[in-house]
Amino acid sequence: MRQSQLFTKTQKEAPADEVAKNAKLLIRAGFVDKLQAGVYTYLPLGLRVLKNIENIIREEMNSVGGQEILMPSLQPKENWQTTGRWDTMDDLYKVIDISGRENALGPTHEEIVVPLVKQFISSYRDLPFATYQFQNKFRMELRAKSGILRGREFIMKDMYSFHRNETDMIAYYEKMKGVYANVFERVGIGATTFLTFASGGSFSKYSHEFQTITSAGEDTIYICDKCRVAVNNEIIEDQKHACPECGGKNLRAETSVEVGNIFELKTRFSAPFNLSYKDEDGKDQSVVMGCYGIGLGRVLGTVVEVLGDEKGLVWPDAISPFGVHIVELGGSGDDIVRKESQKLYDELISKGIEVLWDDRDLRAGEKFAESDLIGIPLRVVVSSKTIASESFEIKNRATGEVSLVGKDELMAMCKAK
RNA sequence: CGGGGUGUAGUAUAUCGGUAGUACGUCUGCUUUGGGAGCAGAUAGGCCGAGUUCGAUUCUCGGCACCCCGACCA
Repeated sequence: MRQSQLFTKTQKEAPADEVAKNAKLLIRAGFVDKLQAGVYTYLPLGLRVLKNIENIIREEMNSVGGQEILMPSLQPKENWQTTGRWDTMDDLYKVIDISGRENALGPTHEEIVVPLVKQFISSYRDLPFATYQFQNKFRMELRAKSGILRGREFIMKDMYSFHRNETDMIAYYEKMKGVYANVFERVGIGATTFLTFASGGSFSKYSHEFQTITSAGEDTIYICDKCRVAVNNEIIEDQKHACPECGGKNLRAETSVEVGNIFELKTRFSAPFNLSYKDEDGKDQSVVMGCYGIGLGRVLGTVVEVLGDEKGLVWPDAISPFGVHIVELGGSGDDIVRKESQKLYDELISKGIEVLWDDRDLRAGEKFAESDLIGIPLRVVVSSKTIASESFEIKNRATGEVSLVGKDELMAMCKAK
């Protein structure tokens, strides 16, 4: 995309009242816009990142047989009364229409997915399976905070799995641990993300969270470096914390943010909706469920918190809004710089690489500063100097390393996603 | 929801009980062209409501919004 066509602009300064690094940088760089506390618009650059994260998650969910659907946000009160959560869930948004009918704006979708799949499950032969969606969730957080890390409306991937018994559910649940680890590895926060033992609520000993170390987080976890797992502070009793895997006591405390979680629902939701199947003996059995969530915006914000630096955003290749940022210096009309830029742009595009081309008539300093702020992994400068030397100047955003390379070398460095 | 802080132009800010100033942005012209450049001109502002006052952006009260701490967060 030609940057001159991009309708958003960067800002030199962050809004005075923002403290969170993710909010400051994402707003300055024009990736998001805040409509109200905890409610954000994703602008073209930000949406590209969000969609890249979404696609990685989609691939991983599909890899374990997840079938994608899309359920509504507007959900009838009756479904929520069936599980009792119409009254017990404090952060439920409730809306009333002109006829007096009440609905919830979905904060999660157990109340919808269970009656949905009930239509299709009758025999043990129909199990197991898993279905998921990417959907806006609404939660009336009393205090939205930390930029996009804790919002009132946010996009979440929620998957639900359905099984004949606990053994089967647990086997799938265990598989999901690996799948989740893949997701966080691929989006670029694998090194600082830990499988964490957390509260299981009233119907399971533990749930598991994926916690990423960052001072912007609001949780405290105790990490066992030997096992690469952690324990959430919420389940530590009497200051006694030991690694649930090896029993080791040598844990280190870190502040972290929960980027995903997996939960054994068992029959918590199948029971109230009478979700059952007939086993081989023709007897009715309750369907056993698991659920698995990842907040996309929170993942995006966490990447910014972990990787962003004093100059701006720093995107990993896998989720960057563009693969390459061409910065043309001094080009205009049909001069040589513009022509060379166009040529490079066309070649990269034809290789399937996504390119942002800064074709604007601005001074070098401004373009460099903005390029650093936007944070595309590879910057390529095209100027009269580089043309004279028959090379391109490349800069690695993450390391700051600058070098001159020939066309072939440059093309070899750029790979399509 | 409890506590604290802050509300001035698109952004960041200054001053002041009596004409609201600066920088960036934006627009016009010229210059400049490898790290948010310069000159000249232009554009645009006091969160809302009530009160005190001759006069309120400023003081008082109420509301609202945003940020922070806490509580909450299947």
